[in-house]
Amino acid sequence: MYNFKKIEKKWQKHWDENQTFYAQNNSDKEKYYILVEFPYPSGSGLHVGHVRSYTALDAYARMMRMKNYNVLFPMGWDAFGAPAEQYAIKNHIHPKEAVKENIKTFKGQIKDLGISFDWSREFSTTDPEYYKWTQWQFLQFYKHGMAYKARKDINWCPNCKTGLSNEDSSGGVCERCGSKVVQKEKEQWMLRMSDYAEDLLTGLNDTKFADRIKLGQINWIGKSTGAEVKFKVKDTSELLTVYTTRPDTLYGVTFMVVAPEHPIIETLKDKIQNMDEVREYQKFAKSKTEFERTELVKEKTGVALKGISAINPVNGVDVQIWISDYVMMSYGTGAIMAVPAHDQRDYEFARKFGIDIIQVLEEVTGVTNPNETKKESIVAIVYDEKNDKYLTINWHELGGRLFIGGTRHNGEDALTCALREIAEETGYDDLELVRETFKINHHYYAYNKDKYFNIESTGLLFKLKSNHKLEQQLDEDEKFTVEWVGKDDIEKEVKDELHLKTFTYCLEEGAMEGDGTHINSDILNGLNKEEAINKIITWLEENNLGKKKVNYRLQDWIFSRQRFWGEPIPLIYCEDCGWVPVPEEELPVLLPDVAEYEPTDDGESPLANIESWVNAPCPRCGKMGRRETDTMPNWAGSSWYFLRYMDAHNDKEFVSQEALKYWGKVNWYNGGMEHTTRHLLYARFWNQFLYNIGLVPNKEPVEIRVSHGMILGSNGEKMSKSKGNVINPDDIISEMGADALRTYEMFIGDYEKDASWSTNGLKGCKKFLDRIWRLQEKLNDKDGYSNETLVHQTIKKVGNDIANMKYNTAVSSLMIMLNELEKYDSITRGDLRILVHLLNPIAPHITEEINEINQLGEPLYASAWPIYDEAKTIESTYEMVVQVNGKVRGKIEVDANTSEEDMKTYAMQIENVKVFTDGKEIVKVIVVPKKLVNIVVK
RNA sequence: GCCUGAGUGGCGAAAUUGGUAGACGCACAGGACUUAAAAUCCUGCGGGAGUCAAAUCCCGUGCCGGUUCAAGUCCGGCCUUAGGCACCA
Repeated sequence: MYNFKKIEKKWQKHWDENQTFYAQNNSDKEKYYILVEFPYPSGSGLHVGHVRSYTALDAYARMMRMKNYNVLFPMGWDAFGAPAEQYAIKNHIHPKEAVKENIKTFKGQIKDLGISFDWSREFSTTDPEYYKWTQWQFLQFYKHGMAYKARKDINWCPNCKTGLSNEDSSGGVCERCGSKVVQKEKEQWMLRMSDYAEDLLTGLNDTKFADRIKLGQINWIGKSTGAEVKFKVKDTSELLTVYTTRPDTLYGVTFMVVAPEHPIIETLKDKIQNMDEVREYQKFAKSKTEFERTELVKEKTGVALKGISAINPVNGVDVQIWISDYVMMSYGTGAIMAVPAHDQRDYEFARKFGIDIIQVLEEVTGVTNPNETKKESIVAIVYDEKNDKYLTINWHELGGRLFIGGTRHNGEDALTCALREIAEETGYDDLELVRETFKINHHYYAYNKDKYFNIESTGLLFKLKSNHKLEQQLDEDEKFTVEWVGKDDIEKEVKDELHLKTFTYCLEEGAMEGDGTHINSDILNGLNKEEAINKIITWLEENNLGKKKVNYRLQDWIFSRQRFWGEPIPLIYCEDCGWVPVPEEELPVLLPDVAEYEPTDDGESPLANIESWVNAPCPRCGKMGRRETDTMPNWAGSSWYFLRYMDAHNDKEFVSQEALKYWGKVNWYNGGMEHTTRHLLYARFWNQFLYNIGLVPNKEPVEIRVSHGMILGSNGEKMSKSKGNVINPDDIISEMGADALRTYEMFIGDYEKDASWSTNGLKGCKKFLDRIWRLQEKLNDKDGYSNETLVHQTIKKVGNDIANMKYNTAVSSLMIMLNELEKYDSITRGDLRILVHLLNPIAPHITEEINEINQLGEPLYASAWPIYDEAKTIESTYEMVVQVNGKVRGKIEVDANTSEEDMKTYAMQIENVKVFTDGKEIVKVIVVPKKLVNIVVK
C-alpha cells in the first residue's frame, strides 16, 4: 500500500510552486485551447460530475502538453444568479460574500483532484474587473442598434414579486413558493439575435460539432421557408398579411385566424360587432400561463370576428376571420390562413366550429398508365361495434380480401353510392355514416376488364346500427363471400393499397398533410406540392399579393432580469435625452454594497429600491436621471468568458488583439448536455457580433464541442440530497485518493453517456493503482522493453483513445499491459517508465512518484509523449480463424506473413474443418488477409 | 406529435466500422497463503446438449423480415426507454 495522501499533496504543491501548467501568451509552440465549462460555485460544493469532465479534459491537456503544444486550459467561475441572491435575502449578507466562500471551497476541491488548470488566469463573472467588460460589450450592442427595449410578457410570481424563468415556473406554479404564476407585461431589454439567425445557421459549417449538436442548434433556430400572402379585409383599406409554408393550398382556405393580441382587432374595433366577446376572449387567453397554453389545453378555442371578413387573393372568395390562441403573435405575422383539409390544427378548429373543409390536394396511389379510363368511386367500411369487426369481401383467388367498393353512377354522390353498394353486395342497410375521408387518386389495372383505370376514390366509414338485411343482388361474375374480420387480420390480409390506406384514414381522423396532386385549385390543378408552391409564389409576386419569405423560430434575446445579483445594465434614463449609455471610462457600473434586496411590489429589480444607487445624473445633459435597474441574464457573462481567458487581467481592453490572434478559436470545448443548445448559441451569437464589428478575428468561437454524460447515483437516478444518493468527491479523495477517483471516473463507461456510480467499480480501480505500485518490486536494472509489441500497441491505443474521448478503453488497455507485466519475474526500467508515462494523464500523482523514486527519467510532465512505431505494433503470429459457411470451425496459429494461398491450405488441413467440407462441393473460398478464411460449401 | 440517442452476460461495458460477440473491470464460485479474517495470488464464470474430463455441436447482441460467403454492425418495418422541442402556420 502506498501513502496516496502524502504523494498527492506533494505533487500538487510541486506543480503549484513550479507553475508547471502556466500557459505563455506567446510561444514558438503550436497553441491548443482546451476549455471546460466553468461551474456555478454552488453552496453544496463540487459534484462527482464535475470530476468526470475536468479529469477527462485534464488528461487531454496533459497529453497535449507532453506532445509539445502550448496548451491553454483555464478555469473560472460563473457566479451571478438566483441561488446566491436568495441566500443573501435570507441571511442579509451581500451575495459576493457567499460567492467568495463557495469559490474557495470549489477551488480547494479542484486542487485536491490535481487538475492542471492555469490558475493565473482565474476570474469570476462577478468580479468588477470582469463585468466591467461585459457591460462594455453590452454598450457595443447598444451603440450598434442591437439592443432595444420592448414590452414583453414574463412569468410573474405575485407572492415572491419576481419574474421567473420558464424553468422556475414549470407546471404554471412558482417553484419556490407554489403560487400560481401569471403573465405580466414588462419593458425588457432585448438583443437582436434573430438578425443573426441565418449566420448562426451557416456558421455551423465552420465548426466540427457532432451532428446531434449541430441539429440541436438548427432546430432551435427553426428555419422555415414559405410565403407571405396579403389578404384584403373586405370594405376596408386594411391588409391582413399571413405567413404560410403551404401557399399551394391557398384555394383551400376557408377561414383565417389571428392571434388574440393582433393589432388589426384594435384597428377595426368599430367594425367588429361582437367586441365584448372578443375582449373577453383576449382576457381569457392572457390569463393562461405558458403551461396551460401548451400542456393542458389541447381543445381548440376561439371567437369569430363578426362584421369583418377577408378576401382570398387567388379566387376572391370571402373568408371569415377568427381569433384563437393557437396562433402566436411572436411567430410569423401573428395571423394565418387556415386550410383545414391540409393542416391538422386548422382541421381540428374547423371541426369544432363547423367550418367548411375544402380538399385541394389528392394523395396519389398505384401506377399510372397513359391509357386510363377515369371514374369516381367509393370504398365503404362498415364497423360492427359489438363484435369489434369490420365488414369485408373475400374474393379468394380472384382478388383477396377487400372492403366494399364500387363506381359512382351518373350524378350519384358518394354516400348514396356507398349505401347502394353495401346493400347490393352484402344486404346490410341499417347504417350510420361516421365520416368521409379525403379523396384518393388511385391508378390500377383491372384484369377482369383488361383496362387501366384512374379513379377518384372517397372512403366512407359506417357504423352498423342493426343486423337488418335486404336480399343481396349479385351479378353472375361476383363470386365472393362476405366476412366480418378483426383489425389485426385486416392489416395482414388486405393487400390492396387503396383499400388499406382508406382503412387507415377512416380510423385516424385528421388533415391530409402529405404530397399529391392539386385539385379544385384553378391554375395549380394537376401539379404536385413542390411545383404548386413555386408556381403560386411566382403568381403572387407578379400580382403583388405576396412574396417568398423565410421565417425563424429563433427570437430576440430577452436580456433583462429583475434581479439584484447580475451585471447592471449600464444605461441611464433621462427625461430629456432618453436612454443614455454610461460613458465607457466610467465603467463598471458597480452593484451597490447594501444588505437588503427585497423585491418591489411592481416587479422592478431590487435595485430600484436603492435610491442612492438609482439616481444618477444624465451623462449627456447632467440633469438627474435614473439608472436602469434591470440586470443582465446569467447567460451574459458566460457568452464571452472563453475570450477573457486569453488575456484575463487586461484592464485596458476586454482582451488584447495579440492574445485573440494567438489563441484563436477554442479547439476543444466540453460541457454539459444541457448547455449544448442555448449557451452555445448565445456564445456564438455574441462572438459573431464582436466579429462583425471587428473586435475578434474569428466568426465562430469554437471548433469542437463535446458533452459529457451525467454521473447518476448508484440507483440509476440523478444525485440529489432528498434521494440520499449523493457522492461527495472529498470523501472519496480522502478514502481512496484523487488518482483512484480520476481513474474510476474515466473507466466508468462511454464518456458521452450517463453512468451510475458504483463503489465496487471504484475499488477495482484503486486495486489497479495498488498493483501498479507493487510492480516496482519487480523492477530490475535493465533498460529496454520486455515486450516491445505490447509497449507499442499500448502507446498507440492510449494516445488515440484519449484524443477520441474513449477514456474507458484507454484505462483498460493499461490494465492489459499491467496484467502482462505482472506475469514476468522481473520488469525493466523501460517497462515501468512507459506504463507510468501513459497512465500519467489520468492518474498524475502516483505516476510522477513512481517515476521519481525509481529515477526512471525526467518528471513526466516535462517529458515528451512516447512515440510508437506502427510496424512494431504488429504481432509476429496471429490466430487465423477458419469458417465453413460463415461458422467458426477451427482456429490455427500462423505466421503474420502467411500468404493467402497458404492460409487456404492450412484451413483445409484442420480436422474439424474437414468434417464440414468432406463430401461437399466447395463453391468458393473467401480469404481475409491476417484474419480468416471462409469456405463456402454446398 | 416531431427531432435525437440508446437497447449486448448477474452488473459497468468492449468489438479496428461488415470478418472469432462479450476485451477490461465488478460481482459470484472454487482453491492457495493465514490460527482466523482482511489484503493478496491462482482457476472458473452467456444459455443448453455432450463427456469421468475433454473435444465438439446447437442457441444467443430488444422484436419481425431482408441484403451478404459473413450482420451487434447495413436496409425495411415495429417495440421499449432516455433526453430535447412542442398549437412555429
